[in-house]
Amino acid sequence: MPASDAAPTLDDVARLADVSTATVSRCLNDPGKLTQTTREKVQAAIAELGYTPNFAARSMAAKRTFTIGAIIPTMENAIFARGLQAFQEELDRRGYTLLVSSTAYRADAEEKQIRNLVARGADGLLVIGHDRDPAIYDYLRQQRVPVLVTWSYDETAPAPSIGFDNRAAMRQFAQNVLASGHRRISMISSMSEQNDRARMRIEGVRDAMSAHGLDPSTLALIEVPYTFDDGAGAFLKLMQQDPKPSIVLCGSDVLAVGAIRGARQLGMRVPQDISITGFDDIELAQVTHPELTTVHVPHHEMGRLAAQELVAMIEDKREGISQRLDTTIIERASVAPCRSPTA
Amino acid sequence: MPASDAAPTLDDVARLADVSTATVSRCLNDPGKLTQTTREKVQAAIAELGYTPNFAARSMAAKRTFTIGAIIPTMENAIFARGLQAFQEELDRRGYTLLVSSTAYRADAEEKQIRNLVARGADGLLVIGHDRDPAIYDYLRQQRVPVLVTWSYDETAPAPSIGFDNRAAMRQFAQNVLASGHRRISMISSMSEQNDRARMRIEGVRDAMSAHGLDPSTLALIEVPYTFDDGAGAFLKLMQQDPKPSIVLCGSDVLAVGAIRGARQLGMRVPQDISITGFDDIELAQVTHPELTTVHVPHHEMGRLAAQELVAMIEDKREGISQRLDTTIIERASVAPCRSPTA
DNA sequence: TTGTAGGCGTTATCAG
DNA sequence: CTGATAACGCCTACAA
Repeated sequence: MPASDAAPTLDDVARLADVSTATVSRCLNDPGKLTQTTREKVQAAIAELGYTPNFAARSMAAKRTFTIGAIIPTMENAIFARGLQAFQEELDRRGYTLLVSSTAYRADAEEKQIRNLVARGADGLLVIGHDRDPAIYDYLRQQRVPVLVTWSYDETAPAPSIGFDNRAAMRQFAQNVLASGHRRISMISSMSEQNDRARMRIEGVRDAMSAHGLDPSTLALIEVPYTFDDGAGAFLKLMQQDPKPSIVLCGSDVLAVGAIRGARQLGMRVPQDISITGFDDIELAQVTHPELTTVHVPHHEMGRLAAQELVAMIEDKREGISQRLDTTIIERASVAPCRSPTA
Repeated sequence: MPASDAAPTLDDVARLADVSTATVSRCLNDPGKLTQTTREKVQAAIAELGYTPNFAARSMAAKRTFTIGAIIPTMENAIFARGLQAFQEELDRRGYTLLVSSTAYRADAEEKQIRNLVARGADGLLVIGHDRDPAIYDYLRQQRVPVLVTWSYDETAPAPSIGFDNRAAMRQFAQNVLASGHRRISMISSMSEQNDRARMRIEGVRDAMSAHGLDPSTLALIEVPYTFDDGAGAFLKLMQQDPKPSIVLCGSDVLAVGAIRGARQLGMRVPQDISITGFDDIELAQVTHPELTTVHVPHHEMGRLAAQELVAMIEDKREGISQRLDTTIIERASVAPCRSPTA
């Protein structure tokens, strides 16, 4: 068979199969509408030519792309990987394909990515957390592209969300810690500006402190970006304070693992000399030594449900319905009860 | 301003600015060709309408998308993240945007993704390693889509590559290990089928054994997928063999970290009771305990150079030029010299 | 069940 | 420097 000079088109297939382009199109999108004979004829032609539909043309004509965009803060660590994987699998099952882009936690980058994804015809968008310029939500509404928020749950927010209550999760976790005797509490968080997850987790710790009669404003808090190194650096800084903390609550497992490394650098034993906790419960939490006491997030379920909901919003043309998932506390080996609770 | 009912088009902008659509198009793609007056008029209209060009229409007319696709085996761990980040940054600088998709190390998934990316009009493709059905290369050639291979270097392969010599890197590493007295060598590798990096690393170890007068067929080798758990499981299995190995060479850092966890489960100390090594030198290698002795891969440079070369292939319409990068051995704390070299 | 034909939003060629 | 206008490849009423 002579290799044609360019990519074959619907026309080529139609000619080879001796049918109209409409028939070929139907064979692709709604095969049930064809006689078995013609269907087979067309399929044979498609196979012979190695035809693949041109995406741009298709989405232009149909005004549908069957692709969904997801904008995440980073792919540098595994935090979002697991959930995204589940999201992707569910999407696949429903005939959608996923486009991911990451923002390095920068709000302006996010806006750019959102516009880009919309211009590319994404049928729907998944974003992380609620915090962003309200104008973005207006834009999306005007463009009629549905958005779903994940990793956060907030009924009062402008967009529907499938996630968990970061504040409550962290509050409960911190209460446990306080109950085990710790009083000199400190925290390493991701940058909380434009990041409701980080902010809510901090608030959760403060809530717990208040509940235990501690002044929440005394919380020793350091905000850093999101790498191991950031966690280690913050830990070192925290250990320079005078009454050293007895526990360091970290806003994420990645930061916590960094903190553990920091402790090792200082020759401190975890948890004997200092307790350290994480958040997210990614795989890493179990390979680090000691294994991390952390808050488990239902990554997989969150991703799957988000996919289902977003597809429903698109196909049924309806508003999204928020859903709140539960987190659980996972006690492993990085926390010890505090023996000398006084500062 | 009344919110229009749908996304504004070139036509809307043209009408508002009182020029032709051609002029608006030029204003977007080659502003230098316009009078300052008209340019400003058009830009004002664009701003007022909040106009964003429709991607499908644009790529259909221009037969160019300024997007590049990358297909990687997994985003579940950080192995490809760093290089991809650099790839993306360089692409950005040159006005291209990146589309990533992952295959979970499955060859059939890869083929599907490649076709998908081509159908979406990717101007070029980045793939990992050389191993794949030759028909794919034919398809890509026929579609006139340039491909560049990375993470592997092989001049004789059907596609140009910017990477390193996995076999030589591992050979040299293993020779070091042998020189330090180890004889009972074992290895945990990723599945080597359809994965030249894994295969070449195994061969590298065998090369080194031969060079030291050892029978390469005696290498205790276990192939597993790519997660921490896989590494841990393989380690456990390896330790059941009778003369226990004195060192476990892992095909990746992730596997090595899993192996370290396996050792801990067995109450073995690393490196006193057993040495363990990695490959890739991802961040993880420095947060694990003990820190991992491993092979450093120039992730960042590889990504950057790959972007440059791929863009050059696209814009200059020329064949790709392969480039071989160097790896280096990083000695950290997970290896101890062997005191009882005899089996 | 199948074919005809118009249109989707841009770019690019060619005049003016 | 600017304006018509013909593609680009496919979908989808509408008609037969």
